[in-house]
Amino acid sequence: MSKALIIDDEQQMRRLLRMVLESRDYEVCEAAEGQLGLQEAAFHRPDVVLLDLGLPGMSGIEVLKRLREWSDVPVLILSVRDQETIKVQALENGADDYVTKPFGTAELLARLTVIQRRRFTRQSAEIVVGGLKLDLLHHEATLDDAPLKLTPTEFALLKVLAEHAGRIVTQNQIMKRVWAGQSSDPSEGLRVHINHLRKKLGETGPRIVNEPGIGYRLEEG
Amino acid sequence: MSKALIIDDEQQMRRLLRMVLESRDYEVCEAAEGQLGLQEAAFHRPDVVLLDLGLPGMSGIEVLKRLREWSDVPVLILSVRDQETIKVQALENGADDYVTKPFGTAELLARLTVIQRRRFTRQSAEIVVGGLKLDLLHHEATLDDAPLKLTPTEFALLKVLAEHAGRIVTQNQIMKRVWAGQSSDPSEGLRVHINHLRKKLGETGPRIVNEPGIGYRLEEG
DNA sequence: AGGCTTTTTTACACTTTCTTAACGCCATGG
DNA sequence: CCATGGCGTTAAGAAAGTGTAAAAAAGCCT
Repeated sequence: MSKALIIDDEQQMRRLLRMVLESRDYEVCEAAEGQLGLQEAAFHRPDVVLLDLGLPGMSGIEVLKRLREWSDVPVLILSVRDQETIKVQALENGADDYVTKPFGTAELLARLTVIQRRRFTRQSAEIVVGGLKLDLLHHEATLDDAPLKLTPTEFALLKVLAEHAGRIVTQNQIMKRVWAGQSSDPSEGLRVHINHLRKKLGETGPRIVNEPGIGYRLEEG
Repeated sequence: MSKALIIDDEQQMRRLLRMVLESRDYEVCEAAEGQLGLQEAAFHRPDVVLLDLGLPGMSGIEVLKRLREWSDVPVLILSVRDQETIKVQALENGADDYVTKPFGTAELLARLTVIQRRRFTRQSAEIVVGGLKLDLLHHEATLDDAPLKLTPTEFALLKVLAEHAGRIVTQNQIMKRVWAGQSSDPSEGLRVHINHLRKKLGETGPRIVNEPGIGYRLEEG
């Protein structure tokens, strides 16, 4: 049974989350404040953390940073709308994804599933997302077992997205991984390559979804 | 009787591997650390090496590189999941295959059998791609049963391509295999030799196809 | 050393890929 | 309603990578 830790100051929100999680057989523990949340995390070793960004006292970002100093537990951010800057900060500090309040339980559970899923890659060094396969060793890509011709940049870009399949990747993270070293404008050429990739992936395969102001997400077709 | 060398820091894992291997009549020796592993390899001359990538001290990759400087012994990598980048490094540096921990004994034995057989056939037999035959033992090549005169570098280059016929071989992989050791420009002279090979292969035989920015692929004519 | 083969270097035309810039779209907010 | 910001799309020039030939350098043999 998986354990979940909720860090949120609103009691109502905690109750709602607890209900949803317990209906999925999570073992739930709670904390109403950041410092307590860290202690709970250290003590209970949860399999997933739901972290509210709008905490009193220690900020949510701060909690996340401290947590990341010693733990790799998946963290799902709970944030209100119109906090793009903070959301991006959270994602770049190691958060795995976020949901915007108010959210549907279906969406919440879907995100939980994604960030907790770890991939079994047995055969060769490859990343699989739906019908898409990326063979890292040979730099080859196939879509439904049909070869997919990608340029070096396109391959690198799709690799970053596929590594975090289902989760969001910020534009900064993409820039760092694909255009490492060069400090160019954080999205001028990116849009073009995203465009090329979408065309090559077609209607059938995984979709590249944009989250305005934040980044992109590769969703299994 | 075949000899196997286990290089892994976890005693539990070594014991498990030893049990599995001895049940298949392997003669087993062990090393808990990279440097020791190299010494054991030099002393016992094993027929197969099982190498853990997550070693303390000298990294598994480093062990592999050192080993490859003087030995062609088949190497099976033991790695934890979600380390695609490192796995790719290992394969590019001459590892033969890998299994992901945790693994079943059946899978392990299957892979052992495969890489042993591959190594065996590789030594005695020849590589055939369409009408092209490479006799590795005598360093002779024939195209449609007509002798094909190749210089040593051309032969080595074509061998690398033919071993992975139909798949892309990265320029880096080519440089490592053909110009091992020397860290020269990663493509200056390569293009010339590719050119020579294409001429000698003519229109009829296999084609050497370029994948811009990545490498080359030998396609059956 | 001289003549041979093999490898590397050099140069330039050519192809593919990347970047840049411009423009249109759509949502949001005054 | 128009202004704004972020995104999608397209086209063209810039940059990087490739094919080819020939000359220079490095080995290798007698």
